[in-house]
Amino acid sequence: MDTPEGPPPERLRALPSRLTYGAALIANRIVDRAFAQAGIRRHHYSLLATLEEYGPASQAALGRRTGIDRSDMVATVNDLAERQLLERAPDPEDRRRNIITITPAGRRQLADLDRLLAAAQDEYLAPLSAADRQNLINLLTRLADHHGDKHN
Amino acid sequence: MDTPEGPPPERLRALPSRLTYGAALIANRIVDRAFAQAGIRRHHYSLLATLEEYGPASQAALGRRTGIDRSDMVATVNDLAERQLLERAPDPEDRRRNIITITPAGRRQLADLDRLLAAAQDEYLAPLSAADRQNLINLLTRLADHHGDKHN
DNA sequence: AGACCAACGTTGGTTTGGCCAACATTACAT
DNA sequence: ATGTAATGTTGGCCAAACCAACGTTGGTCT
Repeated sequence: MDTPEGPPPERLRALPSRLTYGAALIANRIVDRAFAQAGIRRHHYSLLATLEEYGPASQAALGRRTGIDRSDMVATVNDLAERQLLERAPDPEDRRRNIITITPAGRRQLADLDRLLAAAQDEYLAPLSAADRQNLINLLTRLADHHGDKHN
Repeated sequence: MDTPEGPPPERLRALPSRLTYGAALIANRIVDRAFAQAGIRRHHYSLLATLEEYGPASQAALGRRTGIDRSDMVATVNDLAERQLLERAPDPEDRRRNIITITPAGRRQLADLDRLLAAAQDEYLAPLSAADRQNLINLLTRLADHHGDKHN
């Protein structure tokens, strides 16, 4: 009976920050696994979704809306441009900018990703009722709003 | 009026996995900032807290309880041993093991950290009532339990 | 006894994501 | 015109979660 493999310490178990992070790890693992089927990572999806929802935009603007850093955005756009899921074209009206536009193939891919993602959310939230899920969303949204959420 | 800086896309805003991760980023940022005052990172705290709560144990056992990987545990123990917050001694009964014991200085440090951490939790949860906080804890705990929580 | 296999600490490495700093180019305001 | 700001890009940092391998040691099994 040496070190009988106890559960994690009480001090840690009820810690909101830790619980949140733990849940985030679980959620991200599930989502990543789902996206991996399509050879895609979270950034890619965020970008495609934003493009479809807001239409073409510059990399900087897209970065602001998705929470992806300018520098990381470069690589993300590169990836998706290579696969022809979006197009990068210089803005004639402002030659500093690239205008990023989603392609038809991108939209098709996005539809697939949406399905995968929905399934992932469902797996993540499996133990919660619909009411619980809404409740969780509300609580987290309030936290994000209050803290000005750099992430988004 | 070009790209009037809209908010993040609807598709992403209500996504539970993303909300959770966003909240985790916020929480971790706050906690890290608090711990940084003491020159400490989250792993260090987890280890000290576990030691005080469960008493001396081997690195592997501690890793299992805190969710810290064996290899990362080495560095964590190194750090804290250097600062004399814990002691690493070979186990006479099993020479594969190191027995890690918290020192009095470690306990003192831990008390400080607990205060810092409590303040950090409060900052994180600021917009939520006591009932809301408990609610959030319950929901996240259910998620962790259901998914067998590698993190702990 | 010997032969296996499992656990331990350790080293070293990969990957991902969130960052920050700097730079040349271009736009804009004064 | 002169300075300030935004853009895309490169290159880098760091924490954290992992994984693979190794030599050492323990325990098991026959």
